[in-house]
Formats: sequence, C-alpha cells, structure tokens
Amino acid sequence: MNKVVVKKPEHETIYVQIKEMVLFGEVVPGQPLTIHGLAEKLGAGVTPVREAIRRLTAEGGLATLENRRVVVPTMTMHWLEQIELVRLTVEPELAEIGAKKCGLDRILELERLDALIDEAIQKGDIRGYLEANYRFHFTIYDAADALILRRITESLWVRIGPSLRVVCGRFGTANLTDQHREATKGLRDGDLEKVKRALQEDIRQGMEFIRQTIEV
Amino acid sequence: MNKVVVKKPEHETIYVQIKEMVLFGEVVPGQPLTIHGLAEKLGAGVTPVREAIRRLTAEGGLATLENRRVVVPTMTMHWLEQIELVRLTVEPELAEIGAKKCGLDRILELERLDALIDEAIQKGDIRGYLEANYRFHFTIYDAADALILRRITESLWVRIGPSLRVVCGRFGTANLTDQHREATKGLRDGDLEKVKRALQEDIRQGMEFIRQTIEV
DNA sequence: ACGTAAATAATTTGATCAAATTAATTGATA
DNA sequence: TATCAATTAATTTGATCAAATTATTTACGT
Repeated sequence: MNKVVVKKPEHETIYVQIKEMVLFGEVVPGQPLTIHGLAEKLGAGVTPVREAIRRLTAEGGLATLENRRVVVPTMTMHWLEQIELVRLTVEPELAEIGAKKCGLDRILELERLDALIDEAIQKGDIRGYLEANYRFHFTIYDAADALILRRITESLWVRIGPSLRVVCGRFGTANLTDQHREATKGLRDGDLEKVKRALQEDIRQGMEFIRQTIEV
Repeated sequence: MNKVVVKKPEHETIYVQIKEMVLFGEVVPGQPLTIHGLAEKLGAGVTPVREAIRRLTAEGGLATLENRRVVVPTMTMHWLEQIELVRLTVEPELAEIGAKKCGLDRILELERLDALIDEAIQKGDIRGYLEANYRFHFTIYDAADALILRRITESLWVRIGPSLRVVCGRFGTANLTDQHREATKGLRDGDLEKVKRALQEDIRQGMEFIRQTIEV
C-alpha cells in the first residue's frame, strides 16, 4: 500500500492552466487579466491564482504594468530578435541531445503528434495546432533531460504563444509550414545533424511568421 | 506637482531582498528556507513572502521539493554545463550591444566598481565582492537595454550565486581573477571585440572556479 | 539500546476580510 | 458638447485564521 500519490497544491494546478491559456492562444496580446476574473473562470480561490500569476510573470508569459494590472505582453521587433537568438542557440542543442536519447516509442509519439498537427491545420483548429506543435517540440526536448535549457525554452514559448495565435488568425492555418517531417526522418535514420538543422529551420520559419505580424 | 511616486507593493520589495540574499551569498546551497522564517527575518507578513518565493522559484534561484519545502538548489555538473552554454551565448552578446551604448559616466561607474571589487578581495569581504562583481556585469548589460536577454542572464546568476559563495569560502578571495580591467580598457578604446572577448574569458574563469567545488 | 507507532509541534496552503489603490462614472460648469 | 472634479465601483494587496500536510518528539515494547 505504498501510496506515492503526491497531492499537488492548487497554485500548481492553476499555474499550469493559466500557462496553457497563454501557450495555446486562448489569450490575446494586450489582453488585460484580473485576478478575480481568472479565479472565477477557473473555479478557484484568489490566493492560488495570485501565486500562479507571479510565477508566470517571472517567466515572461504575463507582465504587470506599473498600475499593478496584469496583461498579456505584446511582441515587439526588439524582443523578437532576442528570442530568436536564444531559441536558435538552445533549441537545436536540446534537439541534438534529445535525439540521441529518443527511443522508438518516442519517435512513434512524435509521428502521431505530427499527424495531429496536419489534421489541425486541415480543420483550421488553431488551439489544436498550437498544442500539438508545442507537444511535438517538447517531446524531443524532454528526451534531452536538460532541465535548465528546457526551462529557458519554455519561458520563450510562453512569450510567443499569443503572437502565434495572431499569426494563425490572420493568415489561417493553411499557410503554415514546418520541418517536422524532416526531423522525424532524421530521428529514424539516426542522423543527428539532420534533426538539428530541421529544428533550426523550423524555428526560423516560425519566427519569420511572427515577424510579419508586428507593426513598424 | 506631477507626483510620479509609484509606491511598490511589498511583495516586490521582499522579492528583491530574497533575490539579493541568494545572489550575494547570504544563503548556502542545500539550505532550507521557511516562509515564516523569511517573513520574520524580513519583518514582513507571510503573504508577500509567498509570492516572492514563487517568483524566485520560477527563476531558478530557489526550488520547492516534493515535500513543499523550499530550498536553495545545489549545483550539479549537468546544470553547470547548461548554464555555461547559455551564459557564453547571451552575456558576450549583451556586453557587445551594451558596450556600444556605454557613455563616459557608465565607464567611470565601471571603474569605480572594479576598484570596489579589488578592495573586497583585499579584505576578504565575500558579500562585498559578490555584490560588486554582480553590479559590474549588469552595469554593462543594462546599457544594452535588452530586457529578455537581461532576464535570462539574471536567472542564471541567481543559480550560481550560492555556488560562488562556496568558491570564495573554500579558496578565499585572494585567488580570484577576472577580466574586468581588460573590459574597461576595451570600453575606453571603443574596442567592442576586446570587451566581448574579455567577458567570454571572465565567464569561463568563473565557471571553472565553480566546477572545482562540485563533487563527482 | 534500538526500532516503531502514537502524539505533538511546525509548516504550508487556501479562504476571507479590511484597507489601499486604481479605474469608471457621474454631474456640474463653461 | 467638452472638460474637469467628485463620487462610486472594481481591483489589488496584505493580514489573519482554519484546515491540511509534514516533521519531530515522545513513549512503548522488544
């Protein structure tokens, strides 16, 4: 009867929920969020929501104005360049390390996710696309078992989530392209360099899409 | 009478205080921290302390165990490598951008801080050394005005703060070396490449010190 | 002495409330 | 109608308390 069921505190659960709202485009750049509003929407008390917001703010997914108001940050060209620099350094590295450790089960999972992505694109399901795309990337990254790089990467993804939502909304999902097929092929062939290059190109394309939605 | 005095909330103040405890070595790797203990020590209520801890945990300066206990994380070789990779990418970049925008006032400030560092080394003042060293680096980085890179860097520094404290404690401050003189010379001469190389070398040296204190 | 179970203490967690702060609305005046 | 001050409403903030959880101590039997 060795119960290893570690009951997680509510602020942890709330944190994940709000993070996914940001990550998967349920929230729009510039949108103001109130503590009460979130608490009500999520059916939670105000205390756990506050802690979750602080955490997400520390990660860059939200921002507190000097008025103490919490908003979803809007992307700027200046930020985009910084994010791209770090993504292009960290994510291909994560992908290379991860690719070495990817077993067949994980490769199959990746191919399943890639199919899900295509399906979401077909249906124009923005939320579905964003979620499957996220899970595809982080399924590789998680294999790398590099906590710090992983957390840095996640903090960059929460920053671009709302912008990706705008991209999909403006241009539709049909025009989206990615390098996932190349990546999974590389994985199957054990070609680490191919995986790395695929991720690099995938990131560049993604950032380019976002770049087009930023007003000068 | 345009009063622009924005009174900051207490959790913000507490956050800064705890962060500096971590950053400047007032806290030791593995050390447990309690919410009540911090609240009492800092003369604050328990609510702001909780929010500050969540924030710092998100940045990696603290960690919550599965027991819900909060501790100062201990460095591992695995983490060290990840931190070094990102530091060597981001900080020289920040330094180069920052160096371009450094006016004379900032250069003078840097030389003042460098003198402070030497003084602290002389006196064996660990806390003084760590604080001056931090301010030296971030005086350059702040000039770059690149918020995202700056926050990533800060999150790496809170991870190494406690370890640097251990380094100083074990080997003494007398054996510390840095490349600050090279950096300030480069700044005065407008030699951006020199500044960048100095920072790279400075980081490499610092990480090497820490590496020696990690048990295998 | 040693290990184990029960009891006690300490801590975290989340709800609730009052005070402070900020935003929105109203109404008066030009 | 537009502007500005005053009022009202909404929100954040921090303290406090009860419940839940975890750690520590005590007591007991071998």
